[in-house]
Amino acid sequence: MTRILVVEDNPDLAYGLRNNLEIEGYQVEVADDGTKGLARARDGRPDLIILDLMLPGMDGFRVLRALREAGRTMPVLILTARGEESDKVRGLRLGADDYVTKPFGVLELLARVEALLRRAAPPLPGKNGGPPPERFGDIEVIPASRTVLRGGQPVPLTPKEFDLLVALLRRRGAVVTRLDLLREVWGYSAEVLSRTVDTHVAELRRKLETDPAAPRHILTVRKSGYRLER
Amino acid sequence: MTRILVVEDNPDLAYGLRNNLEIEGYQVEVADDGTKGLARARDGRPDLIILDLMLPGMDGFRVLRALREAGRTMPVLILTARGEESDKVRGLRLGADDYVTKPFGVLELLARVEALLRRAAPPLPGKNGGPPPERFGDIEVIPASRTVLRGGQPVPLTPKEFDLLVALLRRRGAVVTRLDLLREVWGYSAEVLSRTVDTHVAELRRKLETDPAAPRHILTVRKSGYRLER
DNA sequence: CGGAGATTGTCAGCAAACCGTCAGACCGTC
DNA sequence: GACGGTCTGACGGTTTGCTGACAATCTCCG
Repeated sequence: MTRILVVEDNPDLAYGLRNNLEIEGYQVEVADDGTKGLARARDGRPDLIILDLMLPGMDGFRVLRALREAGRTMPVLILTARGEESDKVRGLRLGADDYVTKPFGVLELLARVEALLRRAAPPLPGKNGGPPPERFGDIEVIPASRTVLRGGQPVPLTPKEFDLLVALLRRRGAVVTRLDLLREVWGYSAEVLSRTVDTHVAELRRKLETDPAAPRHILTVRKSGYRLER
Repeated sequence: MTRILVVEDNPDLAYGLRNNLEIEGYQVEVADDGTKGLARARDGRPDLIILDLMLPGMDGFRVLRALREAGRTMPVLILTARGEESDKVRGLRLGADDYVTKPFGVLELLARVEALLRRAAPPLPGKNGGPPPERFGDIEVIPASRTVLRGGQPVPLTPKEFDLLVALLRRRGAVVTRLDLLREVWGYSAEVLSRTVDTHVAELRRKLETDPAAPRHILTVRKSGYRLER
């Protein structure tokens, strides 16, 4: 079981991360300040750490430095509101492995987590190329190359469209609310409202459905959200 | 299985080296100070040693000298922050086989490791010419000689361009982020930012694509990175 | 059955993000 | 000092995303 430590003081964000990571099959622990985070990272030796920079008490930079000085080498993904270049360089120099700025989509974060773990994992028997392609109808979705094939032919999707499709695909068969989609694709603390999600769903249908007016895969669930069926 | 000993006290760097070497199929051991490094080199008899000069306790020069005095002849690749000529000469005099200064690209290091091992390996009858040439479109990439042919004609690439091409080639079909490319080609603690990667990609396209404005092999994946297709 | 209100679909225009390109600076080498 | 290689910042074109208004559709209830 892969263990991930989330060092994040914002309870909503921590909660959301925990949920999504657990859905992906990771074992998650949360620390809500820098000191606790450092202690758990040192003693618990998680496989990966998601580290907020802005923390009460001991900030993320100091946690990271102390961790590296303690000889811990697990990958660290830095999370921050500030997207400033200097911070980025500083973080990466201190030995962070990746850097994500808020607002970020859960899917993006999950993809990065997976990439880091894959790189850190010892080359076990049988090579692993990340998540396998998913299929529904005559559609094939290949996450590694961010490609979608329809009847074998590539379909050009914009980044948002692709992320949205993956978000629906992750919970294929279940209803995904607009709020969920906003969180996963658009990111926490994102303030997009109005018809944004619907517009992108419409675009997906136009590109993927045989008859966009009578969709067979990307279905509307009135008063709730959307649902993707095979 | 080829075994490599990494003597490096910086945990991040050691971690990165281990990963990349293991991905290449080497068996890697790490020692984090000079004394341990010497012991393991003497007793473990690895096939190759990557040796940092700046080490706690016993520095790299002394490790190297002690090792050679003990009659060990495996290739040693010296790794250091300082690129000073005097150090270089001194290291090579002491019996180092190659010398790499930080920051360095992973690909460069891997190439040097491979070169050293090939040179050190007895010319056995078995097939072995390093990695085989890779092809896509009418392009042929021959890592052994760092040569690229287009329609049978050699294409002059600069070192960075070649490394970039190889980095893309290593994950052909998958999206490679700019950050990944920076890490692999430009090296750890890389401070290159802004449009650097893009510029080199553009140059590659100009040299390899039939229509650089509408590339067929080196594709842009918006918001993500680049992808190489056959 | 029909209509009002709620909900979702559609569209086009605007603003921002993103990438390609370029010229120039820098640096080491010949 | 010329030269090739590399990096950077600025600029501009293009794509993408967001929004709000309006149309279409559905649900519920009279």
